[in-house]
Amino acid sequence: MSKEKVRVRFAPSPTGYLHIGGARTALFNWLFARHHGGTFILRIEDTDRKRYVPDALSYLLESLRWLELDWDEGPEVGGDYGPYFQSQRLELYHKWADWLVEHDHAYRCYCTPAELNEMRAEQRRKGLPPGYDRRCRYLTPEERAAKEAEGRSHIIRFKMPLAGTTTVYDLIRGEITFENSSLDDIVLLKSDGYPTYHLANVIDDHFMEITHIMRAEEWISSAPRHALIYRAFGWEMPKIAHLPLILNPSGKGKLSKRKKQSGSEEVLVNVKEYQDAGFLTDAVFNFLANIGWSYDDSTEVFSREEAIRKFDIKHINSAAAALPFSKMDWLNGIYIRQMAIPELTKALIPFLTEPLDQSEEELAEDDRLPKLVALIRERIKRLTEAAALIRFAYVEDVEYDPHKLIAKKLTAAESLAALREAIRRLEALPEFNEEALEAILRSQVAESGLKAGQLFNILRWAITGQKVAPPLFGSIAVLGRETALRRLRKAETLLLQLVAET
RNA sequence: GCCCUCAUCGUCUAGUCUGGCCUAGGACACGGGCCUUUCAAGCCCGCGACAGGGGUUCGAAUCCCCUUGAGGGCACCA
Repeated sequence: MSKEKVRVRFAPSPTGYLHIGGARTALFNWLFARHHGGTFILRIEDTDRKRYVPDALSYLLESLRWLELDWDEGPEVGGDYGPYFQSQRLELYHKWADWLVEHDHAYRCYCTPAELNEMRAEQRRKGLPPGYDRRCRYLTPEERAAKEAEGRSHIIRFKMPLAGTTTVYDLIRGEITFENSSLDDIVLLKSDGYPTYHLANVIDDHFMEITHIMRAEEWISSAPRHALIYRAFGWEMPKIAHLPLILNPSGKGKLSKRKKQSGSEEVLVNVKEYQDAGFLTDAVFNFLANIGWSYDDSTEVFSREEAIRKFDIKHINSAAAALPFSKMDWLNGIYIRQMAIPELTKALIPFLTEPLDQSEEELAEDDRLPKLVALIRERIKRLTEAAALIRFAYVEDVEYDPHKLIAKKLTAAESLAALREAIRRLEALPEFNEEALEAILRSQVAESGLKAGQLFNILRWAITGQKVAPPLFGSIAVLGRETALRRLRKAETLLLQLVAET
């Protein structure tokens, strides 16, 4: 890269939650800035008053912070190139829109939305390509004066060159050439006084001294229009790269905001949904960094520092991609297993309060919780999966089908005998901890001629009431002698009834 | 309809720019096995792709052309 200081921006529109595709765009820009020791700018493109959602900004900032994509300039942090909200930069846009009109690069258009709709309807009827027919571009001074006299409001449109071609150099796709005749006179300034994206992004990128634009592929068609606006201003256009789109899981269509559009498969579209689904920040970061970019030919798991060091636009893939959700689960499991117990415990608490009916305080103070977390750490892929596994420790009693207490290839009576022997041993056990429990129960297996699985499955049902549970000895130890024995004795009663019935 | 982009295992990808090291590598998922108190984790094995057709070349996943397929755009939205 050149010696100039890199300045990139992520410029979302505050219309809702942060979309995962937007997050990936932000992530690439952030990686690029950090790699080059440059500046990552957050700019809010709030020029569409119709789609404006009041809470969207806070959702946006929250999700970016959750992903730990810190911005050097922008909302709440300021900077020397502000304001960073386009709605606060209207004077600038007006000034330069007027400049374009004065220099014959733009013109006032008096067409009403109704007239434009009619025009489009007719184009469709005649099978013509849709697009503004430039009727106001050729207004005579008299006609213009007449429109003004009517008191009609106007917008400002750009005068596209009518002939020739415009070539844009895309950092990941190379040259892309367009016929200027296929470009229509786009709107720069709307009748409500707000600029369109086309005008605002050019002016802001210029005055914010943006050096590289990385935005989604859907903007390719706009690139020549933007290039032409830069040219009209006589400004140098930043280098530009269009990132591959993120597709629906089916691989058809860009990932939309509508959910569960692909059968039964789970489709997470907003960053918030990933957070709520129990994914970790670093795992989502790692996951997104691998969509459209890759660390090397064999490394799947890497830290953000490693990604920063390695990131290079040259290695961005140009093809659109569907999100590999199953890989997200696998990756998250890896990150979970890498966490220290206290850290994991803390991360888990918000996901446990509701299902376990405990307050955050109760859980934070419960010294059994870290022990349980240690037992399940390598068994969960999402934070949301923990509750079901450790629920047995947070209920007064466990419920299950008594027939489950009959071990494979044993009769009810034989199972009962095994259970009674285990109870006898546990009652006599001086140290009620995992190691001692394992030793005493394994010796029972050895002495009784039972299979380990036969005895342990009986105990697992009695202790946890679950077919799938954390490791048995640890589970018994966490419950403590009193509770564990109470559950075993209840199982004894249940088995006794089964024996009596047969 | 017009313009533009893209095209390697089911999916994410490496390789493509700078042809030969590619009988195409890795990962997830899937199938099988080992380990094992359930479930996981871990380890081993397997399945599985250069969209098709023409060129260029001693040699093409890689360069060129065509076809096909997929996607994006064509708003007083971004």
